[in-house]
Amino acid sequence: MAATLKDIAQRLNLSAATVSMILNNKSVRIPKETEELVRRTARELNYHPNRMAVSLVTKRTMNVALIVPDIQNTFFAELAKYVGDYLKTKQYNLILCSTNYDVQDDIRLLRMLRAQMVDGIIGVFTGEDPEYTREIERVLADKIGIVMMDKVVSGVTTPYVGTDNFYGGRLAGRHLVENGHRRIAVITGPLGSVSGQQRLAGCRAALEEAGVTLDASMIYEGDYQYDTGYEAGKKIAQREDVTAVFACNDMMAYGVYKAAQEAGRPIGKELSLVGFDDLRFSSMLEIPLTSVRQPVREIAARAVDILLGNLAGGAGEPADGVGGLTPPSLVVRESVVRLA
Amino acid sequence: MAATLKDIAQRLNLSAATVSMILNNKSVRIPKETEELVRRTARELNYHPNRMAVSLVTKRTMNVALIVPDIQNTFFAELAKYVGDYLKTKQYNLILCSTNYDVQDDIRLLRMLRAQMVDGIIGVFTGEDPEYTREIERVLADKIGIVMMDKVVSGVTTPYVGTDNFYGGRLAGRHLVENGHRRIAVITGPLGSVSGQQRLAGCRAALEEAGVTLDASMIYEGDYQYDTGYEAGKKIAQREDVTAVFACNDMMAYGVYKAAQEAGRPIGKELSLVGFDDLRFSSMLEIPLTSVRQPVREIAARAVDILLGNLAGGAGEPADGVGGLTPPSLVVRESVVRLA
DNA sequence: GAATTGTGCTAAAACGTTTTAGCAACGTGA
DNA sequence: TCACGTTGCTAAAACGTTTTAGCACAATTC
Repeated sequence: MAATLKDIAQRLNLSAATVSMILNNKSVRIPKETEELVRRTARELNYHPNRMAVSLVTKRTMNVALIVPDIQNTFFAELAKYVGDYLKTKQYNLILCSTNYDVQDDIRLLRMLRAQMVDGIIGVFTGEDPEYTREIERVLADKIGIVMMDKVVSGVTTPYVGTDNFYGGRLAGRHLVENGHRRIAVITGPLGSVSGQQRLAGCRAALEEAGVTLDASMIYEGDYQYDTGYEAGKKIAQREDVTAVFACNDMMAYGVYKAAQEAGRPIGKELSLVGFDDLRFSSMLEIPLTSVRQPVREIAARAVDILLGNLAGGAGEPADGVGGLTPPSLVVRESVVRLA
Repeated sequence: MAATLKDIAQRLNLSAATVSMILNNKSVRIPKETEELVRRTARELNYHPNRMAVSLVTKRTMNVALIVPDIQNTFFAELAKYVGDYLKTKQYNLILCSTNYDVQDDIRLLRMLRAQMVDGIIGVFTGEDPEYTREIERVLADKIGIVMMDKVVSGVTTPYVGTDNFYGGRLAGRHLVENGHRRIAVITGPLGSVSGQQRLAGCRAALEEAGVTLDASMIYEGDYQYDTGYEAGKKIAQREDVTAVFACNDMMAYGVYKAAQEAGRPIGKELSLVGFDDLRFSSMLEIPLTSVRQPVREIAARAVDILLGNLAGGAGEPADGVGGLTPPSLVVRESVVRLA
């Protein structure tokens, strides 16, 4: 049904080659008249090049995949949006894949994406797993670029972009300290997650700068999802000594709100809380959440630039290890109470 | 770099045809030994068929595009997730496109997707525009299936799936009435939106069944976003006579929470509130929101089934006009107070 | 021993492009 | 008139598959 190059060529008694070159603005000696004619006919026939055929010969699909653990988490949704928008300006398409925080899913995806349907992959990978390394290396061997985002998988050297988590944690910690808090609990990301550890470390550093030590009993391991925030929140709310909580992401912070309220120590009144991500919802809460805002837009653009840059660079050796960390900022709202 | 059919064939002194047939389980007479050999070699060489080449000859890309107005709205994120998951079980990939509620973007997308890179499109289109009709018809002419979701664009006959909005509105209205409410305000979607009008109509019907009339002063027009909910909420909270609010989506309901609280008439204590969508976040609120739950998962599956069914059916004539409305359900939480 | 059937494969075309090498016709300068 | 350059195009290969038609040989039947 759809018109092909040949259709145009035939109609004008030209060869497909000529038409192709004209339509692709290749610099060849073609008189204006012919060119006009070809363009007009293409428009008339509603011609669109067949992407499959083009890709087959050019070896580029103009597709980029984004792998995120949970598209329902608005942080990743936002990320996806920016990545997609930015990609579009570069004529690339986004193939979005959500994995439900399942490492096996990541690997399965990697495997299937390798089947030459994307030029590059931007991955927010879920965990640490030896299989990652193998699979990622296979993908790289097939000349498909990878940029890791937000989280690092150790053991592979691919460019990485993300937030400066340590700095963000420090921001959170400092804010609490500055408001007079000394007994501060932290709900971390999963133990294996580098980002969570860094946020924790940053917070710890801030406390130490103020002469406060963060002892082990104050640290609760979460998994970045609501439920673990709620559970940790319940335990924390029972500890009379604790006055503030740093949740390593907003989703868990929401759980803390609920737990705190149920325990009769509401956030912003009795207990203080700082989150991380600054999700859209955080400002909508009855007591809006003070949170560390990730520069999502910048990170997205950066990831794309690096990925596409590598692709263009062709050579394929990844821009050595690190794409760079972007510093987050603190958005102060009403969830932290100032102690006398 | 990547191994091709020919590589396998050469290595085993077979023809590409043979290898292809074996790997695709075509029923041909091939002895077990050869088959085993081929499969083993394929695994060893880490063979993956080149999707572009396959698509070029089969005319199927195994990609489906989903167009949504705003991926940051968790309703659409959820939709995307389910569509993607379900598609994956059918070996299809999801290409996600978000348009920022921009009709021109929809049209641009339609145009670009037509370049044979997807087998079908599931679209939550933003508006009404004569250009839609033309563009959609062109897409259909190229044998690319379309299923419209959640919103209808009049004038084209493509299958449609969505929630039974009238029924949902009725559910909300009835719930309020059953809890003794008589003075009920409604915050609608944008005036032009069919879905919003239907939710309102359903609610009105429920009230009338109970002998309550919904007069014009009780109706506030919103746009499905937080801010208009908040604004309407502020006005409503000042009207002493009103005891309950039906917000036509959860996003706006969140605004009402805030407004109500600021006005000293908190939801679930003084004022009652019912939302629509049942976003993930609604159950996380301090006073969890009673909301009409859209059967997102079912809608997603349905859309995919219809799309793929049409594709398989080949003939291409769309399953006449309507794919069907799925009834929503009411999720009762704590935002509605029972009047004496 | 010829005819028939079955087995295990292959050749070749097709899909719709891009790209490289080069050809025919014409014009120009000497 | 010949050599040479320029102009406007084309032929053909290549990309990696799928698919159709059918071939060569072996085994079986009569």
